[in-house]
Amino acid sequence: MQYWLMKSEPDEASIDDLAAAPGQTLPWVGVRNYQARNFMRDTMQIGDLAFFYHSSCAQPGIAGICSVASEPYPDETQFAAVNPYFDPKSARDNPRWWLRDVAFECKTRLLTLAELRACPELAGMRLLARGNRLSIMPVSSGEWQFITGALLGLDQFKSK
DNA sequence: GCCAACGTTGGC
DNA sequence: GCCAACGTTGGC
Repeated sequence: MQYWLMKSEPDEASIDDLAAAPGQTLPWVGVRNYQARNFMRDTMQIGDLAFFYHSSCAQPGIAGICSVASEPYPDETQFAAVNPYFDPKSARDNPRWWLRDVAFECKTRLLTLAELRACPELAGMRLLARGNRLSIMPVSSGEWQFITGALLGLDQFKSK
């Protein structure tokens, strides 16, 4: 059981989109970074919890919580030439990009990046590291407990 | 729209 | 295997 943070541009897929999806589940398409892919393909386990983070928008921050809901499988968007996520170097018999389904757990108040930065307890958070661009990253259990507990008051998500 | 920081590519 | 050039991310 591990905790994660997953970034999504709300224009593409927001926490509301996830809540409104069939079965409240969406495939996490579009990851084209090897480190993020490896986390998703190799390290995640079904049932892991993740902060759903809105990036590249007016108010970046944590907007909700989701969970890992499937085993890894190839990201279909890499094969579609008309798709912005198309990767001409990926072959069907040896897919380069893998994803998981994620399931909606809850929406939270928007916990802004500025607010996260202001917490000394989170100084070591990978999200806040200088120059960080990773779209999927682990969250330590201490960081998870602090954010869900002290900042969000969501005791049901602590120590799960 | 700017730009710093980063990851990837490709020539050598 | 180095590293310069390039493209992308993402906050502001």
